[in-house]
Amino acid sequence: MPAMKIATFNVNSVKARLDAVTGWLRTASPDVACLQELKCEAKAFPREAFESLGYTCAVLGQKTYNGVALLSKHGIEDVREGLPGDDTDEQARYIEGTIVTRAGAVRVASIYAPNGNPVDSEKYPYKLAWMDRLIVHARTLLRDEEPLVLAGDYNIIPTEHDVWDPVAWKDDALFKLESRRKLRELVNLGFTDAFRACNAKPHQYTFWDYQAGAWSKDHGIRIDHLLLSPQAADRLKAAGIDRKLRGQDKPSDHVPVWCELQL
DNA sequence: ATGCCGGGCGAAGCCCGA
Repeated sequence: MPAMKIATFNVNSVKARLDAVTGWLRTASPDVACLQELKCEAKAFPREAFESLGYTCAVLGQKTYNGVALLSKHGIEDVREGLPGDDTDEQARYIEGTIVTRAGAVRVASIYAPNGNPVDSEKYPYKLAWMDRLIVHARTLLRDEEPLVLAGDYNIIPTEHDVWDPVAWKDDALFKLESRRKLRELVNLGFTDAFRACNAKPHQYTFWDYQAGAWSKDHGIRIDHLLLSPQAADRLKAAGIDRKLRGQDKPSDHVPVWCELQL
């Protein structure tokens, strides 16, 4: 029975991070990599660097900001670009496709949910409304009753065990109860947090700020998640965080999170 | 410490991220 490894990685500029990302792909060798914060248009995406490693790319790009991609060692079919529910939303934060293998198919989304800070700006209601749209769309996807992985940077800390200092973060858009309720509402549709299903240990982070020595002090937060539909969760074998990338030269402020499904 | 770093843009200094 073949395993499929699916990873998510907010790269914070795919051009600035090209060596880091290709190096990680060579060693971690995921079947599917969901990338976020490309910070480039689709036509400027360094497609050849990934194709030479055996990956097919589906890209929703945007100049300077946002940008998401799916890389796959298998074919990508039925690609959907953009999150439904608001035709006026220009931000490139969502791409979804079906990964087809001989052993079976998995629907995978690469998600870059809005940050939402500062909370007294229009960014916070945009974040909450975006999560509402994701919940509506996820409900539709679940009706297929097939393996589905919603992977990405959710910009939401699920619990107090996922942040180095819950008190310092309590009024932040990433940890406010209103934000956490949105993530919980999504999960409660029937999703499984792949990392948490495999790892009970608290304070396992996926992001450390570049500033204030956050990495050296382990002042991190867990905001990158792989949410599995019941049909995907039944096939979950392992999950983890590739923490060591944060200590390498010119790192992203996020690190990859991955899971393995037994198809 | 709602920006200390780091990236984009574009060629200095501002906008943005979490």
